[in-house]
Amino acid sequence: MTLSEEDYIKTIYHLSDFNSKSVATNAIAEQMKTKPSSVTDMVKKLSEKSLVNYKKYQGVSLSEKGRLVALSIIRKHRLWEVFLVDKLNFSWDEVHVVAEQLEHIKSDTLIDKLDAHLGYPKVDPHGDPIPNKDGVFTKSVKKLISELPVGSQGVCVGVNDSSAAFLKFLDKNKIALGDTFKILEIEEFDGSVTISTRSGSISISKQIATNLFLEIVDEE
Amino acid sequence: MTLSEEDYIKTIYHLSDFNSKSVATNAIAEQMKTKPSSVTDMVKKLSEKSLVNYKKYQGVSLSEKGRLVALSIIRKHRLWEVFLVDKLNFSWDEVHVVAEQLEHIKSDTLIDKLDAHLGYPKVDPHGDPIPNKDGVFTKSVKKLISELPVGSQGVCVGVNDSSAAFLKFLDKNKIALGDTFKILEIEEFDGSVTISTRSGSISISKQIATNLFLEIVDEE
DNA sequence: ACAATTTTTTAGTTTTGTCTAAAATTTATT
DNA sequence: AATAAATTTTAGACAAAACTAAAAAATTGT
Repeated sequence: MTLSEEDYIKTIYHLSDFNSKSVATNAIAEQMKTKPSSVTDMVKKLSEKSLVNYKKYQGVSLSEKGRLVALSIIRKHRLWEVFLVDKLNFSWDEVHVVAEQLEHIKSDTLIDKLDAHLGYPKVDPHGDPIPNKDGVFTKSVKKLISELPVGSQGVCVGVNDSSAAFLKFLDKNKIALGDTFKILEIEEFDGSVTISTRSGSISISKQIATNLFLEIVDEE
Repeated sequence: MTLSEEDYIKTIYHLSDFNSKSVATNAIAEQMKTKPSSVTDMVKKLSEKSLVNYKKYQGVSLSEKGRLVALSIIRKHRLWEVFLVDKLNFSWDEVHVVAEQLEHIKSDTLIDKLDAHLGYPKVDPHGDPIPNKDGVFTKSVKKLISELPVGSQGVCVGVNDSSAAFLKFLDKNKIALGDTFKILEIEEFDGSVTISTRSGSISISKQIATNLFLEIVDEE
């Protein structure tokens, strides 16, 4: 597989909503910052290799073979992201560009050993699940803390309110994107939530809880 | 710089004996398993970018700019080799192919952080020196243990005698390629040498000492 | 239903890096 | 020094992956 082919497969996978839904030529072109005609050419090539199902004017979908290729690239991407953050102290938001290059390195042994070195992580620094060698992975959902039951655990991936005041509050309480939180207790009386962080547990008001998104990985 | 350009620069550097000596078109073609005509084409391109000095029929040499590019690729290659051996438990002889891919990843930050993570190593697992960010590096020489004075230190990189009996002896004494040894004492009487290894110090006969090569890095 | 618009494909080029075959230059031999 | 041999370059072509412009098919609006 060439680098370019891998990028197409990955894009088709993402646009098809992690599914085998049919994707439009134009959508691929826009996503990859290329022209629709280039997409048609490549899609024909991928179809020859039976990585995608393609009928003229009807869009493309990944074949099972293509889906497995996509998952193997995503596995590599996410493992490298964990490496960059956990081992090299990259910050949460710097890793994507570098991982986009590293994901194309071809060596099964390398990925196996990297996985072991990282302690077989289940999710990447953004909270997204890491597929295993066979392409099996747990789906994840993005939910507000206020929508979650006691015991849930996830990675903080976003805010609803991005006012300076709110961000200041997060900073003061050592809450940062990429941190993992667990919901310990929900107070019936005022809806405040106690969550555990790396630096101990804190209580946040209902208002805060309705402004913080966690990425939750379903249990297997 | 494209992947292919980087490979040419690296090959020219190696063929010019880590120097700026002029290299023949045919030699490059043979090394890169390509045709002389392809080499001529690429060399013209590198000359346009003033990475090499080139005059028709007179061979190529790296310019100062080209030499720095070569050293930066070698730096990356060797740092990744250290990573693969020290952190991922690759064996000494498996790392080259993977490092050939990793050396092309483009990110200065990545290499800085990798260097720090590895503890700023001076040599790779083969005993070859790692250039610093500015392309400065210590030259290394390959010598028999019997040729070295007390106090020398180096990485075991080869054997003279590859008989089964000799290899068995090495195995029994836990001497492996890639290990670092220091010469502690040389016995005047019989020329036997005491060396320190990871698992303690051992004494080896003169005969053994004339069959083991160490890669020695000059002191700065 | 049919014209207008949008989407997708085709046809013909371009660029990068390679190749083959032939020409030019250098090196070696006698 | 002249010719043979080896090396290197040129010229022309090709495959991959992109592009532009134009044609074809599908979708939308009335």
